[in-house]
Amino acid sequence: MKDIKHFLRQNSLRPTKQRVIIANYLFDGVNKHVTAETLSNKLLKMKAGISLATIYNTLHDFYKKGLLKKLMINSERIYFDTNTEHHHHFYSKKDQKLIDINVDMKVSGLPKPPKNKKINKIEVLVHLDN
Amino acid sequence: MKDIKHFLRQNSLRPTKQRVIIANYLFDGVNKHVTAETLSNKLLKMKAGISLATIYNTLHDFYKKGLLKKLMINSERIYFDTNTEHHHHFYSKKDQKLIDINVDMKVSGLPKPPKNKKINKIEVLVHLDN
DNA sequence: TATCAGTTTAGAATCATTCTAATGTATTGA
DNA sequence: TCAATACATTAGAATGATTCTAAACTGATA
Repeated sequence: MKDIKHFLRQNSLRPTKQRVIIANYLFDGVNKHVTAETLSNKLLKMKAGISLATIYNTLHDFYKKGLLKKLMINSERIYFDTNTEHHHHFYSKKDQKLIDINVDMKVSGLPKPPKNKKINKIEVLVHLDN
Repeated sequence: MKDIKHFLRQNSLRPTKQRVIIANYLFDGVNKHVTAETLSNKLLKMKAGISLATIYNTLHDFYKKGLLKKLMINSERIYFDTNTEHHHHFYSKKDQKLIDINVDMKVSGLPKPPKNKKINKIEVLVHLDN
């Protein structure tokens, strides 16, 4: 609680009631993949009474501070990942669930990027069937 | 023209005027990445007079028949790829452009998929910076 | 060529997300 | 401690890509 406020201040985020609640949930030590919707459901269960607009704002504030990673998995919604280390994912469309791949994976045979372009990051998404 | 009609029929698609125009453009031998929007712009320039609804319908009809691949690059729009072979991409967010990577790439160090799950496909997306 | 299932279309509906602008609150410095 | 103010929250409207609806149209078949 105290730590979370400190953590938010460290990241130039005013520790408002809403941000503290959301940060407490997101950064509890267990990596999570959330969408605005799944986070909203979680907060509803907690009876946190935080508006959807604030949920969107907060996710983006955290993202802008580098506390969350944005994942583009499908065009239905935006996923945020509390694991900001470089890593990859399994994705089950059926379960709408992501699983981290933290193991060292290597991509070999990568061609040179086009002229004047630099590689920013490589994302591997392993789609699961069932 | 004749070939395209035949091609559409082969894929159980009635060769309507609109589908013939769109298929002629998409399957002209040059692989393309299109969104409903970019395709619409192209067709407007051709003065094809095809409604947006038909563009969406046609892209999905082609997709359902396996003539197009769907790419989930970002949550702003859906990309369709005329290259249906397994391959990967460079993506420049700045240019909103995709470039095929047809070279044989290998991903090593992939962990086992979770219990009862099977790997469907592996997608590598190489984000470009500038 | 008439029939009809499959298509096209304009415009409405949907749905995730963003915006607006009014209200509320954490911070600050006196 | 408190007032001022810069930053946050919020409900509800707006946005924008996509999907739906249902009426008009057309390719295929007999």
